[in-house]
Amino acid sequence: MEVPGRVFGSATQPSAEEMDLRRGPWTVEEDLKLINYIAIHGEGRWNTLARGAGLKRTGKSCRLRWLNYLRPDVRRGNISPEEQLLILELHSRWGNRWSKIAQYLPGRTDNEIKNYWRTRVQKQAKQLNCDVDSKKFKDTMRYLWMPRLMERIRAASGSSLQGPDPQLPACPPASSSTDLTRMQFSSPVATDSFVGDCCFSGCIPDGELNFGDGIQEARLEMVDGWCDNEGLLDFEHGGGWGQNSWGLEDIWFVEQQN
DNA sequence: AACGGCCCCAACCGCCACGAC
DNA sequence: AGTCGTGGCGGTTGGGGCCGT
Repeated sequence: MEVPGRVFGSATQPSAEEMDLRRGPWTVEEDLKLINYIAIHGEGRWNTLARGAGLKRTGKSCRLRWLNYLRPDVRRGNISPEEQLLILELHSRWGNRWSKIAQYLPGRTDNEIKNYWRTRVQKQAKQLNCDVDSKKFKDTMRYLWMPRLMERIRAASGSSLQGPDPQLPACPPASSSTDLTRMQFSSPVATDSFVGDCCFSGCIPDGELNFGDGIQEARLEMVDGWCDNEGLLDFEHGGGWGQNSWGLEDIWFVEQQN
C-alpha cells in the first residue's frame, strides 16, 4: 500500500532502481517474505537479504521492519511501570541514547522507547512549560514521578520490591564505585513513612542519583508549575500514570522541601 | 453523523562509524 | 590514504485512529 501525498525518494531524478523500490507501510506479503527468508538464512547483510527475499525494499527498510516489528521477541503493548521507571532513570543518565537504553528493556526497541519519551514524557515537560533537559523537569521526575512509580510497583506487587522484574535482564555491573543498584526514595504519597525500594538486579550502572545543589529553587518552580497546570501529569492516557494527577499530596511534598 | 484537533507510532531520513578493498 | 558499501543511531514526519464537540 503506497501512501499518497507522502514524498518519497530523492528530489533529484531517481534512478531506475530507485523508482522500483517500495516505500511506506509494509504489506502482509512483504512481511511473510522477510520472515521466511530470515528463518532460512538468518539476519544480516540487509541489502543482500532484501534482494534475496525478493523484496523491493532497501536493506535499511528491511532491517527496521524486522528489528522493530517482526522479530519474535519484540514486546508490544503498554510500557509497564517498571519499564517506565527504568527508562526515566536510564535517560537521566544517558540522555537520548535510545539503543543503549533499549538494551536494558528486553523486547523493547529503541524506536518504541524513543516514541514513548517523545509522546509521553516530552508532553509532560511541555505542560509544565519547561524543557526536558531543564533541572526543573529532571527534579520533578526524580522527586515525584519516580517515587510514584516505585509506589505503584510496590502496590502492584503486594509487598516491597526486593527482586527484579523477571522480564528485565541481568545487567552488567556498575562500573563506578557508586552502588546504585538499589534505588531508594522517600515520599509521602502512600503513608507518612513510605519508603520505596527497588532493586534492578544491578541494572542501574554507573551514574548518580544527585538530589543536591539548587534543589530549593527548583522545587519552588515546581510549585509554580503545579499552580499553572493543575491536574496535569497524566502520564499515561487511559490508566497507568493517569492515576498520578497532582493533588494535595504533591503540595505537601513540595512544601516539605522548602 | 460529521467534523476538527490531538496523539500515537511505523517508517523514513540524514549522518556517522567502521570495515573491506 | 581514499573510496565504497553497510549497519546503526537519533531525529523527524505524517497517516490513521481516537475523542470531544
